[in-house]
Amino acid sequence: MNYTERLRDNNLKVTPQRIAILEEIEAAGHIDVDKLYEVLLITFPSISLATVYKNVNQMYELNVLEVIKAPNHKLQYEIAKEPHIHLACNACGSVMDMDRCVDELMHAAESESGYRLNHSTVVLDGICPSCQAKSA
Amino acid sequence: MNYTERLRDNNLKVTPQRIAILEEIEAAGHIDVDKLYEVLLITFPSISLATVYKNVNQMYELNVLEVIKAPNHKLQYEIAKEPHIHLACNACGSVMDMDRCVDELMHAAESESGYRLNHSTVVLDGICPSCQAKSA
DNA sequence: AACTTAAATAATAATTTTTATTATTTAAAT
DNA sequence: ATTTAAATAATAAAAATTATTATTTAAGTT
Repeated sequence: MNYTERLRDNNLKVTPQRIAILEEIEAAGHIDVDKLYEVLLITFPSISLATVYKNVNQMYELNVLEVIKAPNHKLQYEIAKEPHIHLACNACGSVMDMDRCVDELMHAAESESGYRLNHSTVVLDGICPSCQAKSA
Repeated sequence: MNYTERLRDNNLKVTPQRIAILEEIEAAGHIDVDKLYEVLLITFPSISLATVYKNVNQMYELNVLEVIKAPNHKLQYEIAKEPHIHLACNACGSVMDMDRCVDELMHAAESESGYRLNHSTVVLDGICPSCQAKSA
């Protein structure tokens, strides 16, 4: 994944802050704004929270980032990739990806509804295997 | 839909405010907290915004309400019913339900991941038929 | 390599959204 | 009717988000 290129493609200037934002989101997999701000502060002690919000929203609008709302969680951001499914654990709060195609679903929905769809958000939630083990 | 019963089943006292909250959400289909507060003010000029938040969150925890996060929209609440799919229009902001089963998807996800799933949030977004017509 | 310019950042401040606190009121059981 | 636990209204407080503006910087141009 080349962040520089990705930013250029979207007519965003390549700044160290933006590179770091993308790197941290990639490293975390899924992360919310304040946690992202926290880790960015380590390398950029003077970074502003407003900068984080502004960039995250901007990249979201440009489809560089995706947002997921899981029950009882804050909004989580991730690097945009192929449409896929999110599994969220209501016990530990973790979110994992499942690389399963949702195209059939979208196509079926399009033909039934007349909508022209271009985007999907699928979050399935319950208890993850490791939390199941703990409570057993 | 009997709201009195639904509240009793969840050990919530049946208050006029709660009935009204459920009625307004049902009437709207999907609504966010501040819009809900606005309409409630008409019949309850002294209702508190905190009351609306408290009840909505409470009912959400008890699975009486569902919440949906569509791109570029605030959190939308609806009366909980069978798991189904939400279609959101990015032009006019409307949200509609599609009564299509997501059980197969959940079962497939369960067996592939080991999660024990009990809940789904599916939002597909794009342009609705009437907005397509407008821009044509 | 210096120059220019539009855009990004930091530092606030302001706004909006959400939650907590407490006195008063009310649903519902006795 | 009386009692009691819970709900509400009215704040206040906290948390999350957005706006404003002076300063800095990326990146194109000479």
